[in-house]
Amino acid sequence: MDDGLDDLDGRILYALQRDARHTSAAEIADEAGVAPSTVRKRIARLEARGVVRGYHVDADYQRAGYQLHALVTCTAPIDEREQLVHEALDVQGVVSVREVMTGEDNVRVTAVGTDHDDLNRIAQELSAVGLDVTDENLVRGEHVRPFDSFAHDPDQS
Amino acid sequence: MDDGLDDLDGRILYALQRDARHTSAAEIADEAGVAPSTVRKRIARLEARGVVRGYHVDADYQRAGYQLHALVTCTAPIDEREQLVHEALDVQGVVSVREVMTGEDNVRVTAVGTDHDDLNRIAQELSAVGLDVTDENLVRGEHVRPFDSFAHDPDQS
DNA sequence: TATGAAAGGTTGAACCC
DNA sequence: GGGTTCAACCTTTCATA
Repeated sequence: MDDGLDDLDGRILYALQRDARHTSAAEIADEAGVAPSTVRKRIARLEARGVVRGYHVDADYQRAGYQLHALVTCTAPIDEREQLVHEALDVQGVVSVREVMTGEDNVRVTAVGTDHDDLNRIAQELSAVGLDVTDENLVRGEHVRPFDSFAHDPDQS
Repeated sequence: MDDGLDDLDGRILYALQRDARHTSAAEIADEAGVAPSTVRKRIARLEARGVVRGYHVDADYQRAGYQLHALVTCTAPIDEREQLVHEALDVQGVVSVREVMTGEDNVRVTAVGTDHDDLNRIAQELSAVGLDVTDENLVRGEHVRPFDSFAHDPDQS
């Protein structure tokens, strides 16, 4: 499984990061000056290599009725961490889990809930799983940016 | 702009969270027992309301050659925060910025870089913007989960 | 690995209930 | 709100260099 992404791969990733649903292979191909089928094959390869793990909608949970977006900071013993992380993903309301390499707080959970009780439930379930919940913070706003280091110069072919 | 998502909206969001690129409106419509155009209209409405902010590829930065994925913890004065957050988004390598409501560390930045020097650059640029960088941690792995509280029961119409 | 062509599926828009 | 139709577009598959 050789890696090493070239310019075309970069352009594809950049385009898909901006809009993964409404960007067709043909559009990317036009900008890059290659055939649409070439772009499709590259996308398939990126998926097969695991560079592309999936495509997700970026939903505003606040507007979706889930008013509370929280960051839960946890600590897990290193030897159990991998297991605990997977169990944490099954807790209702959890949307992402990150394993942090350095520091005490080595697991960071993002979750959304309908109200404060719901967040309490999530924290309790994480504790029940075996994670030591050390802190919990509400998120006011989240801003995502398409990672554009892939694109060498978006406005030129 | 009235909110309140019904069952169909929930199904749509759930489907798009699982795979925003390869899930057609017709597929969702089949499962929900409505016409494809109804689903398309709902999607358009969710986008117009701002519930759906966009669709992004979930890329494994490690495999993409950006070996270092970091969480940068920052502090910003409340009255400047909004402005600083937007400037932080323009720093090369930054992929997301969260505004945290509670606690000292009220801005959490996620960034990816090619090497340690690159991460140092990012931290320096965030400082230059005016953010007080209080901590920086490397991420070993990130796991995202489709938020399934929308789906009442995926295997039944 | 990139390209081209035919078949089948998907989308968006206009129109009706 | 939801549904139908249709032209334009996209993707899939296969064959080709």
